[in-house]
Amino acid sequence: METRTATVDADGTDEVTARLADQLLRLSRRLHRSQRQLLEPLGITPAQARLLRALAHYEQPPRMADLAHRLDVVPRAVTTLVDALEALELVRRMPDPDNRRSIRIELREGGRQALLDLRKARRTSAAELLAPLDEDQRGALTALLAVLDESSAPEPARC
Amino acid sequence: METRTATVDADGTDEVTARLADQLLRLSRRLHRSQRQLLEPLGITPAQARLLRALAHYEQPPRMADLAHRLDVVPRAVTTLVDALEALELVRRMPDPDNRRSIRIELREGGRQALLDLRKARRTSAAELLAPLDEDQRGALTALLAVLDESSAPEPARC
DNA sequence: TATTGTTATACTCTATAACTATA
DNA sequence: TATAGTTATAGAGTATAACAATA
Repeated sequence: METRTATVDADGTDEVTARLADQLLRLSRRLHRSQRQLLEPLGITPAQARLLRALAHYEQPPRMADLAHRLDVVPRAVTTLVDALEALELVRRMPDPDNRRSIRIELREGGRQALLDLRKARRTSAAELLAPLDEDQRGALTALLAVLDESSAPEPARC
Repeated sequence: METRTATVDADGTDEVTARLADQLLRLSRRLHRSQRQLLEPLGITPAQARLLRALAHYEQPPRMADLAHRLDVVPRAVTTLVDALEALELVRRMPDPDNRRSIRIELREGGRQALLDLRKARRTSAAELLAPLDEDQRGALTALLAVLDESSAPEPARC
């Protein structure tokens, strides 16, 4: 039993954080794989699905830079994703009337439909992963992760 | 064998799980990036670091298949990682005396040293990510994630 | 000069499938 | 035939850097 009162300066407690890192990465790998498999029949990848979901959160069609910021990736990464989604006719690039440098990304009808299928697949994979937790535990986990998320949240993200 | 007690069938609770999925993926992305940056000066990638850490948990040098199982990837993925680590002289492929089909992966002296640096970098990135949580919260999070981990744990993982 | 998005390029991680060599 | 690891190949995801167009 380590009788430590310090938090992050001693090795003992650091082990907790290191372990957390491992756990998070392992879980995310499983989640990612599960999602990929469930999304495959829909013809879209997890990252594309993520962009699609992000898109649904905006009142106004966002710019590429908005999406990059929100998805926490570099703008270049968004280009590829939008390319794919546009080819699938799920989204559309629209010129920004106010700023000709900008492009607004619009959700098309097919995109909305895809989102419905998506959510179903998403729930399936998440539910599968989280099956071992009861409702209270899920709530607790969400709350804890929310703290971490908020600490880096680019925007409040109205749902 | 569907003996569920009304946890995953209603939409309301599903939203929680879906959100959890998002949170996990976002966190893992941040963690991954942070690790990559911290590991860069050491010349190894996150996946290589992970293999190295896994290696340290074995009493006997494990086989490729053992590592694949433990890391939860296909054997082919391990090949590439071991290739890189071997080139860095951090690990060594050794013939298995009992089974000539098998290869044992041995941690070399440089590997042990790298592990020390690794752990330091790891703690830094994890501590950074988890800074918003106090000690109790970290404990709670670890416990929750442990439940999820165990539900899929390939081996008990003697530390 | 700063911003917005893109082209060009490269690398990590991981997967499937087919092959080799054992067993 | 089944197992252990590999070669071969592919694709998702993301990054940096250089560039064009616009502000």
